Amino acid sequence: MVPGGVSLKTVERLTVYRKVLSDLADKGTEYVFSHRLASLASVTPAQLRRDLASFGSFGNVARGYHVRELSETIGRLLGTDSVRNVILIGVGNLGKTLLTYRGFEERGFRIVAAFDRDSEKTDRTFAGRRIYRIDQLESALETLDAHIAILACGPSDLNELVSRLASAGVHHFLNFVPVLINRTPDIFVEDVDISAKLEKLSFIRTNGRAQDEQDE
Amino acid sequence: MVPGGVSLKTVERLTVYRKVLSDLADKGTEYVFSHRLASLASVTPAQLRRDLASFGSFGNVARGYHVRELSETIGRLLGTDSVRNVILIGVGNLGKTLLTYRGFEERGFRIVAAFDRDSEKTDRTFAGRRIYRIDQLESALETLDAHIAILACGPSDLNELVSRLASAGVHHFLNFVPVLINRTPDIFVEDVDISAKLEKLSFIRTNGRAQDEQDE
DNA sequence: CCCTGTGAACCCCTTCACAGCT
DNA sequence: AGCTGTGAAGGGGTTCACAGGG
Repeated sequence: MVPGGVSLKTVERLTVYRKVLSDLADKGTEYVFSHRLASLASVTPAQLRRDLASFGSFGNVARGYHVRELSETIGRLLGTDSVRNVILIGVGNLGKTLLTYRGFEERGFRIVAAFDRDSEKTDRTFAGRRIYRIDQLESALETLDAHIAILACGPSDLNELVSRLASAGVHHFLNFVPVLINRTPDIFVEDVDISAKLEKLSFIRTNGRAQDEQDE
Repeated sequence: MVPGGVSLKTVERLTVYRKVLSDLADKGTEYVFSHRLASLASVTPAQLRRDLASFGSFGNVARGYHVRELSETIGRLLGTDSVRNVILIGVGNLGKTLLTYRGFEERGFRIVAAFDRDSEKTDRTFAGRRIYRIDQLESALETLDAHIAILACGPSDLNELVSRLASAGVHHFLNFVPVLINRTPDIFVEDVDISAKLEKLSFIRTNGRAQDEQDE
């Protein structure tokens, strides 16, 4: 739960609704009913209505929900109505892939700088972004206005690095490194564990078919 | 829920326990109590015991859990005690990164082949794996014994492709493409939506600090 | 009529707390 | 004493079903 009284599960679904809505807007749809929106987002109509209602009343009984308006409202709730600056730690294969990924911009995120330990890679630019040495972290952050970091580096001393980032004002992490980060009250980590997801699929396959939910 | 009566949440945590256990085994630890194991996995001791107990009784009252034995048991449950073959769809930046990622092998997965639409990329090998043309899908799959696909291709006609894969015996998907796949009873999709996770972090940052859980 | 928003029921998952054992 | 495994309680999230309204 977040102070506003909204569960994180609702927030996760909000991101799905927003994507579906922006697709609908691209197709020129103006209004949509909860049935259709829910079906596109793979949830039940009741759940969709409840999720939205936890933020206020956006629906119109006669026409349903106004696509563009609702999309913008959700954008405001998620804080992606203006662009959010993000930094990248680690410019290996994965880091480079993330730097060239165009999907971030259209969802409101911009990688503004990257950092690496390896001095072979630093002090130059890649895909238009400056790559700093890791020891320039604090000084570079002063001018960057970035508060989310993507961790795509090696596993060694990761927790130490996270503490350093937290001290420098970065408290939110998208973590690709297969290391469990020590949870403290002032840091927020979203893990991306691809192998774990494969293991989950493998379990489902091994233990017969599950007819039901596919959460996330 | 899966037929065995085990919730998918439990399965997700199982993958964490297995990783922690294998790290402990590498350090030579022989036995571990639920307290320590739970702390390393960021769950409560009660939850850990309940999760394990839903598969049987593995603990020893005097010494706790036998690290190597439990790790192997979980591996069997997840179906990763023997290597699982996986295919990759799409050999762009992301696809290439995945092909060179060493983390899969040590968790029991092997990408055995890749497919791409672009004939510039096909009919050669990359990182030791053959890249097939997408229209060779059915014939190649006959000899591959692969039942999980990683989707890292472009978004166009993705649902059609998924149906084709399902017909060819691949029903489990790890999806990196920002497109919602139509859920049918015989396919199982795990989405990796990086932007969605960033949006979630952005929400947490925007709406004050949440002291509590960090699920996944 | 068929929509939205919502109290209330329901259900699943987590946590508590203790019996049984070493 | 301190551990595991588990019945029972508790809490959160989802679904039901309907009031209210165009």
